[in-house]
Amino acid sequence: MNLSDHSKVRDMARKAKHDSDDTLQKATNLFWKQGYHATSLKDLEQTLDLGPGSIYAQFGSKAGVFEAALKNYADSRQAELERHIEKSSSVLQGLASYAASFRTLCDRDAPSVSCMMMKSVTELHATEPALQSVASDLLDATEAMFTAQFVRAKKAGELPNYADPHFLGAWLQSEIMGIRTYAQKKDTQSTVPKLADALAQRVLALPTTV
Amino acid sequence: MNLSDHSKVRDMARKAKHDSDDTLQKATNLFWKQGYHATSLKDLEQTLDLGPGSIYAQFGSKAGVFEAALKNYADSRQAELERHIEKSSSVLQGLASYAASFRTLCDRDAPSVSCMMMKSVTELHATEPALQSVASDLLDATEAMFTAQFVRAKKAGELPNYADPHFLGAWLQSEIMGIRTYAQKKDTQSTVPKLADALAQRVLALPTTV
DNA sequence: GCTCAATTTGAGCGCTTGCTCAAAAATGGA
DNA sequence: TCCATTTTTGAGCAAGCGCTCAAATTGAGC
Repeated sequence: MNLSDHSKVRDMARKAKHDSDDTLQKATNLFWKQGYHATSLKDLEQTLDLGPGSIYAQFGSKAGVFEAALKNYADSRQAELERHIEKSSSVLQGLASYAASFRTLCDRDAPSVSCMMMKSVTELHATEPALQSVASDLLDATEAMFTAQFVRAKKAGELPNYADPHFLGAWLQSEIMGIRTYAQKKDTQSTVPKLADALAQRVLALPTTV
Repeated sequence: MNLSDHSKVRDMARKAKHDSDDTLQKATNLFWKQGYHATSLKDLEQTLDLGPGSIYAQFGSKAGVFEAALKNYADSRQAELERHIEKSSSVLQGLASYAASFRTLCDRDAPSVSCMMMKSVTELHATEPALQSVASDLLDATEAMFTAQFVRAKKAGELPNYADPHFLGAWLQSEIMGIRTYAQKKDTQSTVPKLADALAQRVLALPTTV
């Protein structure tokens, strides 16, 4: 059983021109940058270098591409958080390191300074409830990862007994959302690092201020 | 000189069918709810009860309607902040009262739980730079109001000398953005009030923690 | 080299988009 | 009453939308 075989394919008649991971990543970056409504199928065709037929064969609809892209995005974000946790000696230090990583938000050349899940949950609230729900669930999964870390911190004695991991998870997610939205304004390169540092400091100070 | 006369009109030949303040408010609510790209001119025609010709005579373009709506929205938000400041005995208490007002974010039946300026600055970043810039400037004006209040608080001795009003203004705006974005997720009615309370507490604690 | 299923292609469908403009309707002032 | 002026109307344009599907293209297995 190969890691990357397409198990349903019995006779490989023609291998896909485009690696499908690469296609999904391109779609993710485009939707992340432009949002759902501002991205047309023509945009997708050009970016993915694929005809409309191929796109519909793979994803079924524009909404289908978007949903796959959202999940792909959420996966990489969760992997990123795990990296910060793993390389840190204590739980709170891992979370603080993650918070501090938003110092560089304005310098990165990512498709958007904001988070794709955040953007989607806001953009699609009134017009695309099904997709909005997917984005909301993925954000909840991310919040659950924060919460799980605060539970670990409590068990490790890094936080007092009365600390509420669920509240802290929600709080941390809200703080990060705030910084990322603030960073969408013009000329925030000098302020955003200060906000990220302040957040990292507050995470480290939780043992005495929670 | 009447407060509400249209000074350029010499001979009033036919009075506008629709009060133009009401029209603008309807447009604001629609764009606030749905965003720029998801709102079509047909939507506007139906909501404003106006033909396309009337809309173009008043606003020039869809972008023109949106810009007017944004400015109208920013005006009411700033008036709201001023109300909280005026009715409070101290500056920090006014800001804390404003922060605490987001407790009820999920209960209100506003067009969106999020802020129209925030939504716009995020949605339009890649696709409509001119409108994004307008939204960014309006957010900066709001931040400047926060900063001005922190300056007042310093002068009134509510904050220590080393407090940085510019940072605090940015920080408060970022905090509010975080709560409002978090509130866009499903089922956050129980958490949002806690986040708003915690923010209000932190504002009141600034004298000793800044 | 042929077979044949998987994949790609792209013309084009019905519909919607943002927008225009000439004609109609409305009303204060003469 | 009728003029002058403004506002409303709405048919309709060119372009773009999401999407379909029959035909062409590809390449691994025989």
